[in-house]
Parts: sequence; structure tokens; C-alpha cells
Amino acid sequence: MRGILMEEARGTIDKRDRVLKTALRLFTSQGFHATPTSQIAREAGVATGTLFHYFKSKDELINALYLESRQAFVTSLVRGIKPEMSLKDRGRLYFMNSLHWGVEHRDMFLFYQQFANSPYIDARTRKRGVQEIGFLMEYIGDGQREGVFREMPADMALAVIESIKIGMIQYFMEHRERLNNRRYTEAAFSAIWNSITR
Amino acid sequence: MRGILMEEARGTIDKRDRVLKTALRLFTSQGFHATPTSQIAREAGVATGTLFHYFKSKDELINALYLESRQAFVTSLVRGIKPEMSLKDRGRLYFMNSLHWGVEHRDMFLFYQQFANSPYIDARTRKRGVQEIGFLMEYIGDGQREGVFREMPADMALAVIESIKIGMIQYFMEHRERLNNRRYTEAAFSAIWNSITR
DNA sequence: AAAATGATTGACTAATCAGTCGAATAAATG
DNA sequence: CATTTATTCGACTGATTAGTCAATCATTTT
Repeated sequence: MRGILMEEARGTIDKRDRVLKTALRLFTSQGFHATPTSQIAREAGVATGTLFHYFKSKDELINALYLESRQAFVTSLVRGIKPEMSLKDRGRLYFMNSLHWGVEHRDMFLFYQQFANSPYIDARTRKRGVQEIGFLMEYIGDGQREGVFREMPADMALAVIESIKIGMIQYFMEHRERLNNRRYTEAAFSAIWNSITR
Repeated sequence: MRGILMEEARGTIDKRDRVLKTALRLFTSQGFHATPTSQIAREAGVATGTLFHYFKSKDELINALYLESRQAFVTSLVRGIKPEMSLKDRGRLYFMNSLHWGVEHRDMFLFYQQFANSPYIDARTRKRGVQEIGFLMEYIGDGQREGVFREMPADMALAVIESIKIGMIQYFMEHRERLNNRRYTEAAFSAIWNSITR
């Protein structure tokens, strides 16, 4: 049975966690099929048997990573959002939250990018993963009702916003020093804002 | 020796070409490592030995695909571009060329997206693949000199343009019927244009 | 039509893969 | 302290992989 005392529990959780972290890093840098379970186990410092003790299969491992990454991302997305904020301020905060999270959780972000729509993630697991889209669809609906956004199908506006957001996360990953300079992050937000507003 | 008469030559070129086309389709839908050479050969209707007769290794095959896809894309990109065109007209045409090519050459586009920056493409092959960036960098330089573009680092502007372009190609792939409706394609171009202009 | 050359084949191999299993150890429980 | 239960190990297995090779077939040249 899983230990209750801190010291005892840590050893156990530690190994499961080290497997997850190592797999995340290797999957994003090498791809799923190019990463053997033997390498994950070796670099995590556990035996292959231990890996399969915590995850019944390699697929279960990647699905666990997907759930963990999505949870972490969606939680960070809504941080500080208040209903009384203006449309523009809400949009800016969504963007800044995504931007900082993406850059600071590089592996998780890249994993999400690469694998969220991959066949390795089973349909049932993915189905519950549209929370983020839900937030943003509502946001776009608000903007259209207020007449602030240009005429454009809502799903096209969503595609525009999301693609710039992803592009900017990748951009700031390669220019981390600019992430704490308002001139650059605000320029990036302006690109999004102007792309869909009148 | 490779035949000179049409009928004889066709048989030969046919098999090499069928291997390439089949590999392109399977790599984009299943991924590189998830696609065994045996499956490529089987679905192309050739023996595994034939595949390795034309491509020394699986890596050489993916690199050949990369070169072919890039060549096809860059060629289509500049179609109809004239130096005397206005900045906006040139931008629109670059976009429309990319959009139509991407949607109509789905496999090549997806391949380019998935594999252009993957470790399977060797450095030497990739190095000669910055032609497209060259065009667009010049374009952005022109826009900044004319004072049409908002203040923003050139590489950030490039990242914005490229990411929206990719997003829109994916969008129109799922809405092919809208590709021949100016209202939609022009709305997509406006998103790009407004994202970087004053 | 004989010789030479390249195209094509598929059985085969060595290496590697995901996943198993029985033994050993550590922790929790009565 | 004795017993049960959870954790960890790594050698092992059957399946699958990229790539080989000796043989055959088709075409061109002499």
C-alpha cells in the first residue's frame, strides 16, 4: 500500500514522477515511436519493470502525460481573469497567461502541440479536452456581440488567434529575454488584437 | 541502364514515384517511425528490395521527400509576383499562392509542417531550405522601409505572418468549399495584413 | 542471338521493440 | 515478530524492424 508518511511516500511517487518527466522530455525531442521504453526507464533511473508497474502500457503513459499537461495549461490560462474586465483586457490576460506558461513549461507545451491531435491519445481521453476551446469560443462570441471584432466566421477567428498564439510562444522561446519586456509582449498581443478587430 | 523509350522508362520511374507518393501519405498520417518500410513497399506495390534499390536508407527516402516538397512549394509561392505590384497586392498573392498550394497538396503541406524541423531531415539538406524565408524577409524589409508595418522586430513579424498562414491553410483544408469564395479568403488575408500594418 | 546491364523480387538476418515474470526487497499491518 | 502487501528489479520472450543478398527477369547493346 502506498505510504502515508512523507519519507516513505516520496520514494514511490518520485519514481512514477521521474518516469513521467523523462518521458515528456524524450517524447517531445525524439517523438513517441522513436523513444523506447528502455530509454525512458534508463534515463529516469528505474528498471523497465517499474515503468510498467506504474503504467500498464506505453500508450497509458502518453495518455497520462496528456491529461497532466492539459490540466496544467487550462489552470494557468484563467489565472486572474475577472468577469468585469474589458474585452481587450481579458484577451490580453489570456494571451499573457498562455505565453508565459508555454515558454516556462517548454516540454509540456511542445508535447501538447505535437501530441494533442495525434492518434496515440485515445478518443475518450481527448474528448474531455476541449475546455480551452470553450473559453475562447465564449470570448469570441462576446466580441462579436459587442461589435468589436471584424466580420469573420467565429471558427476562423479562433483559428487566427490560436495560430498567432502558438507562433508567439515559439518566438519567445527563442527570445526568452524579451519575455519580460512589455514592448515586445505588447507588440505580440497587438498582432492578435488587430488581426480580428475592426 | 535506364530505358530511353517512353514505355520502358515509365515502368522504372513509376515504381520510384509510387514509393515516394506512398511514403508521403503514410508518413503524414502515421508518422515516420510508425511507418515500416515493409508497409510502404506493400502499399506501393513493390518489393522491399525495390524500395532500397532507389533509396539507400529510410532516411534518404524522407530527405528526398523533403527536397521534393520544398521545391514544389517555393515554385508555387512566387507564381504571378511582379516587382511593380503594390506591397499589399504582393502580400495578398503570396498568401493566396500558399493557401491554394497548401490545401491542394495536403500531403506535401502536412509533411512540410511535420518534418521540416524534425531530426530526420539532415542538416545539409535543410540548410538549403531557407529560400522561402529569404523572399519573406525581403518583403518585410520593404514594408518597414515604406513605413506601412507597425513597429515590431522583423523576425517577430515573420513569425506572425507564417503562423497565421499555417493556421489558415489548416482552416481551409477543413472548409474547402470556402476556398473559392472571396469573402472568406479575403477575410483571412485581412487578418494577416492587419496583424502587422499600422 | 549472345552477352551485358540494370530492375525486381522476397526470404532472410541481426538488432531492437513493448511487455512479462518470478524473485528479491521494503513497508505496512495484526 | 510474523505475515501480508506493495515496490523494484532485470533477464527474458515473441513480435517487428531496417536493411541484405543471391537469384531471376527485362531491356539494350554488340
